Amino acid sequence: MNMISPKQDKNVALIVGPTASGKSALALEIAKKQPSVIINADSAQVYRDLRILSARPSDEEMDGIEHQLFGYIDGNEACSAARWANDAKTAIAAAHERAILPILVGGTGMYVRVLLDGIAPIPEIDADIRTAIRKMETLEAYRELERLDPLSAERLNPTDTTRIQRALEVIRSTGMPLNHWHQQKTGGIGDQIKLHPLILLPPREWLYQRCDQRLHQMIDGGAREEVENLLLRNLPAEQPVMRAIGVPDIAGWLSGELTREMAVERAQTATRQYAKRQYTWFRNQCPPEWPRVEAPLSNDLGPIIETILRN
RNA sequence: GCCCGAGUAGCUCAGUUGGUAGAGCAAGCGACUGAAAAUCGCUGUGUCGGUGGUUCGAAUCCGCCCUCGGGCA
Repeated sequence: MNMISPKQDKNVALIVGPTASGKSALALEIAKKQPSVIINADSAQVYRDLRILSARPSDEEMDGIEHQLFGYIDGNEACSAARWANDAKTAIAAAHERAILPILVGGTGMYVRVLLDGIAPIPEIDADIRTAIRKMETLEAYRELERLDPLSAERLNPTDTTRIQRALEVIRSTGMPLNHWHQQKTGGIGDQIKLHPLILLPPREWLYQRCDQRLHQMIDGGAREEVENLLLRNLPAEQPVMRAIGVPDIAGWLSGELTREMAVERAQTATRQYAKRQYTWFRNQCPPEWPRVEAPLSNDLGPIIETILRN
């Protein structure tokens, strides 16, 4: 095992892959071999309210190893790629200061991309403008976008709700079209660190089985109660925590609209569909030179850890 | 045993007066610039339950058989 020296080289380990692919276990193994901090790179695991359903490691699983950016945001807030990237940047810098290895672990491709490549420096959106736009019908918003920012309108599909709303709030709030902002990207740290990436792309069948099984474990572990508590907070339905996988389904079970079996089945399907999107992202959006592991994780993680640290 | 209904894509079902079939969901593939566990795009060959017949031509009409519902005895 070649220890890498984090301080002078600014090493950063990065493990990405679909949900339930075994990323955390791998990170823990590395952390046991050298002084490290594990940094979350998952858009749902940042929320305090979703310990079980986001599959955030428990204190016991963390096993005394330092973890950061897990469950650190309240569910009444919406995290964003830019906010996370900033927090991650700070955490990485602090780790390098202390000469320990930052290990980024997560499944949110866009977060990692923003951290490494940066993002357009778009100002905060006016809250009232945002609220008003999110109430609009998609087609209505699209018509408005065609009028205010025809370039974005042409680029987008008229049914692409999220992106239409984003483009519209940017032109309305900043007065400049998305295209203007997208011409520059700022804040990426990809060229200032020595990245040790690894993509986990295990066989589909193997992963889907783990996803299905994990959902049952979540319910046995108190997922229903977690959602019950979340609902007591009466948060707006559009908050990320409210639309996290499993939350709407278990809420339906609690209200009696769904049977337990139906809720489980729906949440399992949603998880598999999410995993599929992650496969597509990591397979095609990550640089081709990032090493990929396509076998299921075995008990002996040594060789894989070698792959990460060596390169 | 008799009567009625149903048997079409992995699932739920459309299929007009006969011209060899199409939706939703699932699945696969893809996109992705501040909600991304979000949002969106593309992809439909299936012994039309089986078999025999009518017809130039049958998922569609007729006979027989099988399976599953429901009813009557």
